[in-house]
Amino acid sequence: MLDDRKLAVLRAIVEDHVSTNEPVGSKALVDRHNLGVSSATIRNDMAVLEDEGYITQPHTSAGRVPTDKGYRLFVDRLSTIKPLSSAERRAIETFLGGAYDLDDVVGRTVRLLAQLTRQVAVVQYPSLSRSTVRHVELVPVAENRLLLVVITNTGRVEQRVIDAHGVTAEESIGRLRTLLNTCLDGCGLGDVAHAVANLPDQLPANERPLAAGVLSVLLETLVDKADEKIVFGGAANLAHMDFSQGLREVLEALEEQVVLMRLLGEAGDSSTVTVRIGTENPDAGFRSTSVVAADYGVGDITLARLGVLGPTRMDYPSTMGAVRAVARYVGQILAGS
Amino acid sequence: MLDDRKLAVLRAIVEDHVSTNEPVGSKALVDRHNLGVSSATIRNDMAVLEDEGYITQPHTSAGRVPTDKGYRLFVDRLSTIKPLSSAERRAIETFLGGAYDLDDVVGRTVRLLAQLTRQVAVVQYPSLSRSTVRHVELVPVAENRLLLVVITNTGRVEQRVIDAHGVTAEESIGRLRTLLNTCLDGCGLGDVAHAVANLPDQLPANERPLAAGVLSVLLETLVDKADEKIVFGGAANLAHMDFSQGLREVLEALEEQVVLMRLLGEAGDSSTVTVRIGTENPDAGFRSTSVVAADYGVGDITLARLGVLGPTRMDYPSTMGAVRAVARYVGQILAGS
DNA sequence: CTTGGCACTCCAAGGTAAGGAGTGCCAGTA
DNA sequence: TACTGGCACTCCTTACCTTGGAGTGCCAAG
Repeated sequence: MLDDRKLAVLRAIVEDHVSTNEPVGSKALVDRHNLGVSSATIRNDMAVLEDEGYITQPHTSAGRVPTDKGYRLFVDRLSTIKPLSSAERRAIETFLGGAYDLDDVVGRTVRLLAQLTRQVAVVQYPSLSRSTVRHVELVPVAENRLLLVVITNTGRVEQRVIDAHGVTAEESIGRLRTLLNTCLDGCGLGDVAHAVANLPDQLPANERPLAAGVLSVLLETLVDKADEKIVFGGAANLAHMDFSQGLREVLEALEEQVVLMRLLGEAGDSSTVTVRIGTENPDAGFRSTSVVAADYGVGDITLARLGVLGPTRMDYPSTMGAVRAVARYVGQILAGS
Repeated sequence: MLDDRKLAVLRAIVEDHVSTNEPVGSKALVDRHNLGVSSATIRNDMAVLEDEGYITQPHTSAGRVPTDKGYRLFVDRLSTIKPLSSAERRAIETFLGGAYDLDDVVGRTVRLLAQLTRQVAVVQYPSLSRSTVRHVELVPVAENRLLLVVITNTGRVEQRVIDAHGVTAEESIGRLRTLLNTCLDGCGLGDVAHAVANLPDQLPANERPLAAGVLSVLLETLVDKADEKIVFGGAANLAHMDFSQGLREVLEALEEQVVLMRLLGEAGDSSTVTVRIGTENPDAGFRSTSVVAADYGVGDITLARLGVLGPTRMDYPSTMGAVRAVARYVGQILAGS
């Protein structure tokens, strides 16, 4: 159906439209790319491409613009991921290398991705469900209140205030703390419920209400927040994307954790870069944006995802390169700390 | 210079302009407010107000718009803070009441303020320099790495990865942990440097490098991050404010912690609501925005600030009411946890 | 000091015209 | 069969002009 030249034409249309942000016509096309044929021939090809749904014209007698289907074909078959320049690689390395805790790593990653791609960056915190418990701490913070702190192997720290159920003796708290740590050390967070199942039995009766309270909060925290933590940055870049409608809607959606999660998509089917184009996105409101995302992790273990949100009209090869590179470096950084 | 009627005219102009977002003319003024005089008289008053610099006209033969100076006079002398409705109060209470840790309190506060005022909300985390140490934890997280966690009385948790300097014996780490906690428990964060000054002397010589390393990171963390943590929300509300120029600039600035800090201003001269109008702001780029801010804290102790950013053309009485109310409730919530 | 009247200014909105980029189609050619 | 040049046509974009209306400043009179 589509011979090589037609594919070349589609590629040229995508590239030109991305760089000029205007519908591209047959004449401009032959001028800028040496296709070896005349504009009339190109016009015929374009008519076919339009029939097949890869391009469209905003109005009669205007140039053509790629459709979502056209971008999809471009990404799948007509382009390759563009590696970053070595200067960019060095920049990433030094910038991320300076981080000193998980919040800092994530914060820097967001800014880095946003700056590198000039788009909106989204980074998910390492998923709790794939982490293991490193340490549990129980600290009295006020009359009748305890602070429960869970530290994971990825450096993530979860905290929560708990009612002390009247048990305030340092000794009791210490006992519970020790018990928690023996039960949970190195335990996968998905297995916590199982690991602590009969923990209260090992305590004196009067301390069991406290233990039960702590455990219920613990489980609740791990379930509630399992994948919830996610941040974005580079919203300023939304301004220079010309959103025909609803910059407001996009900004609103970005502030909803749930929407962000859905946007990044499920942690990867494969270890490569994922692209979701326009209407392929689950949420209405993102119908005119694309998401380029990738998993990151240490070694074989996938920890979470990160990605970039931009207009469908984006430079996919470069964006995919940046996302892939940053995902790799983040993994390295996390492995090293 | 300005008699009562001229002040009433200024007040009317501000109110009308805020609600209509258009220059207000003498005729519209006498129609909507019963000032008891004719439009010609109002015109004379307006001419005087313009000479004095309280109002201005976008172009000859258009209505008048308040200047920064005009808004300033309005805020200082022509309006009173408008209390929230009891429904709004209840909403705040239930919404903030559901929070379970400090991150959650701050997050909810930001969303609440943004929604209540339909503007951009900014909330600073409780200042470290005014907090006291509740607990220090030292946990091995990897070969040769320690995680230092500091928990303050306001529920804030700071964490940082540290090089273990070759000392990995659980016993040594335990000793250092205990020592840190005895030295620092209840200690104001400003006094930490003093409190730990001769701590290494109480340890065996071979553990002193570790102690020194931990202490330097500890001090660095407390100094670096002392007042740094600050978040904003409700950026979507920027969309419906008509920014003549530079929505991009504003968004960029909002993502810079330092700028946000400067924007909120110094923690309060007085315990009331502060208003910074247009050019009164230190940063260029915020020349057409106003900031309404207030301190919050528990009891007499000011912990930090929160506030709202919007166009100079804003409903000051309501905004000030919302900011004041939220600041008070946040204080109460923090006191209770 | 206030008021009605009046001439003037200038923006905003709507309509028209010119220019131009791009298309589809067709007949001719290799 | 595939490609090409030519041509008429479409329709957006931009600029320009016109008109209507809101608002002002000034003045003379109450």
